[in-house]
Amino acid sequence: MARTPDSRPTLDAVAALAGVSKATASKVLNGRPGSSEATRERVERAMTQVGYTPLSRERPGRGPVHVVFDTLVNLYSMKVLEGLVAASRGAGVDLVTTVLRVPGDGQEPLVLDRAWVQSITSRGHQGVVLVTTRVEPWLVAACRESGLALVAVDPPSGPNASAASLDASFASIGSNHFAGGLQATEHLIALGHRRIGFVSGHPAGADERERFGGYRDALAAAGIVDDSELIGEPLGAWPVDAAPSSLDAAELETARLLALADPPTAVFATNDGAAFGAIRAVVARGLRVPDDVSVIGYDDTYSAMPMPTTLSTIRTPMREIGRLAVETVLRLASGTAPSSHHVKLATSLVARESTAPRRP
Amino acid sequence: MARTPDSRPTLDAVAALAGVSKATASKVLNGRPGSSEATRERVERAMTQVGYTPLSRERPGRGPVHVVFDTLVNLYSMKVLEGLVAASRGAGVDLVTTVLRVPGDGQEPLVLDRAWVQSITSRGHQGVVLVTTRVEPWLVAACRESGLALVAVDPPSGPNASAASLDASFASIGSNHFAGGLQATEHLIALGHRRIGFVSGHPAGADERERFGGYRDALAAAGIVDDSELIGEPLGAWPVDAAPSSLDAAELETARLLALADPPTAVFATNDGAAFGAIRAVVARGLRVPDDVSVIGYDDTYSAMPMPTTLSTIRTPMREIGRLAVETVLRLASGTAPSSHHVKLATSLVARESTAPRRP
DNA sequence: TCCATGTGCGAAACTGTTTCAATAAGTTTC
DNA sequence: GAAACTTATTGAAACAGTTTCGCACATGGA
Repeated sequence: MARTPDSRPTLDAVAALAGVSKATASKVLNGRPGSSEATRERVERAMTQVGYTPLSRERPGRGPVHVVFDTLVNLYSMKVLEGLVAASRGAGVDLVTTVLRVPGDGQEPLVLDRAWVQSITSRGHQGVVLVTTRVEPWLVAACRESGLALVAVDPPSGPNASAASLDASFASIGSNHFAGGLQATEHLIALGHRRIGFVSGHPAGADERERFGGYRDALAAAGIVDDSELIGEPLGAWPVDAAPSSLDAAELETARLLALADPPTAVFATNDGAAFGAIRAVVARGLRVPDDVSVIGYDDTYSAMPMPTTLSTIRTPMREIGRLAVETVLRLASGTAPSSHHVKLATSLVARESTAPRRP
Repeated sequence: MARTPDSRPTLDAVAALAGVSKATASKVLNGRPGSSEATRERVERAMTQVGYTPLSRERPGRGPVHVVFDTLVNLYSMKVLEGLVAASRGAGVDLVTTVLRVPGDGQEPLVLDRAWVQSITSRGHQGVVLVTTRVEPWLVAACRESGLALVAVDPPSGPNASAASLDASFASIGSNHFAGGLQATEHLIALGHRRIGFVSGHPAGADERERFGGYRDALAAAGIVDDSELIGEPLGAWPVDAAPSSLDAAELETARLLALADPPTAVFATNDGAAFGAIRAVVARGLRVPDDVSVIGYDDTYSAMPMPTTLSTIRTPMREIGRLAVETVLRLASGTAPSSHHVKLATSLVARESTAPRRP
């Protein structure tokens, strides 16, 4: 009865339900010290029960967007961040940036638990963008309950992805890895290559598998029988703790391919780091890129980087992904449904110096 | 008299002075519509007269820290950002990220004018960190007037730097470029090199000049007469619009040095991009790094990058700089003076594969 | 002159935060 | 074992600032 049915639930209503005072409820809401664990829990339960949303988010368009990166230090993150910044400035909202874990930092990593959702909700943030971070179903649920919009950018796709995808307050944005694999391979085929190696570097996740699918599809479409000899070691081959870096693994894989009786004239590496490993292996064998062996990478992670032979690669539209992420999260937060809850943007081929026509 | 002398001025006091109600004052404060121009002016005058500061910033440690990057897409920015993120998480404040200008973006760039200061002040942000962005004296003044803490990270040092440095609400954090230049050169000298080239890449700013100072000092200390032949082209040599990239310029400069009758056995490049250019020039001449020519860079901008020969370089403690920036801005905002208003952190030598003892 | 229309403004209601005194619960002292 | 003393928890009330809503007044037709 402290809550009139026509208006939204207030802190008073929450306090009444929890059997505490408004003051205590406020303290719990903001994580201020000075309340017992039991009380805190009671208040929190009451909050979710009446569906309390802090005033700050009730006023539309005000709160910031919160972005969480898995790691910052790579070109992918930076470019996505650029897109996020551009779009949030355009929309007139602040962009609050976090990273799960700063390498070499004493602090314990950020854990995305219910308390975290609670804390950013209470600070009035409109929504969350998770970049290359696994999205657990319970997190999706927690965000829905708290009325927090959630957008995942290029999440490592796990088996539970489909469970989460049903949620109306959740959306994901990524790129089409299958199409990317297809583009890369078709590019090599168009250059006249027929023996095309596939090198994955060791952490072959779902994305890599999709790219591999594109590779096989392109070969099949061109009428090239795929030769399992040309496919790098499966990732299981290395004991977990002794696993070499993606680059080193790719170097070893490529070295093996080059030692074949009928070696490949081109190599598709599923990421740019692996591509560097492949190039190393080629050079180590006394061959040249792209004269003897063409190498194509994936991600365009190092375009800003000065290097001897610039790398042909598949570019994912990182800035556009960032931009779209903010737009989507704002749309989710404001209640208007986004055009789609699961977007996969198209990749594009960037042909540079590391690929060339097969020598006759 | 609505204002008791012991407590801070409230909206009520402002309203009383302006001869309006609290409600009207609130509307003016937040730029809500529904007041005449005359009233708005009266209230604004009253606000500055009583020195009103919005409550949001009065509560210490609450509001976010606002960071403005010149550009995001380089390792320097990312590492600084990591430090900023880590420190602000440690302090429990949000970090709002912006970039002056996203390349290839339709939007007009962000301009740091008075209106901007006003807008972030009214949003309750505690302070601003400017990364590699020129700090104009009037901006320092505007921030002081608005009670906004301002910290500049590695500002392009201009002639007006000293004017701003007097301000109590301003601090700057950078690294010691002179010492860095010294370290780099001493490292080469310690490896037995005596003919040491200096290559700047074209945009030689004040920082580069300091590094150059360190170079000369190290040579002098070792009793090596510095040979002006070994110093790359001055930056003025290129017409502005046709200027090559730092990398290309460094490549050309280095090529000239190598063509000398008595060529250098080592090259100090003032940034890592230039170092790559230098390496290119060495390779193009059929020589090898580090066997024939040692190359040292500056900034450790590309450490994450896989490459054939890893680059020896001078590392600026970017993460620490970021961390310190947040700590300083919070300290300024809370009123406690930072230990120093102008900090220069020490650089460190990272010896990797691109430098080696001079061949006998 | 009289009524519609609209604008500016403030009283009061509201929301959420902070202060501070009362109370409860545990600890130490004698 | 009781009294004195901490320490933690809590809510009543004071507070800051925002929003609602209706009043007052000007303006402009009829």
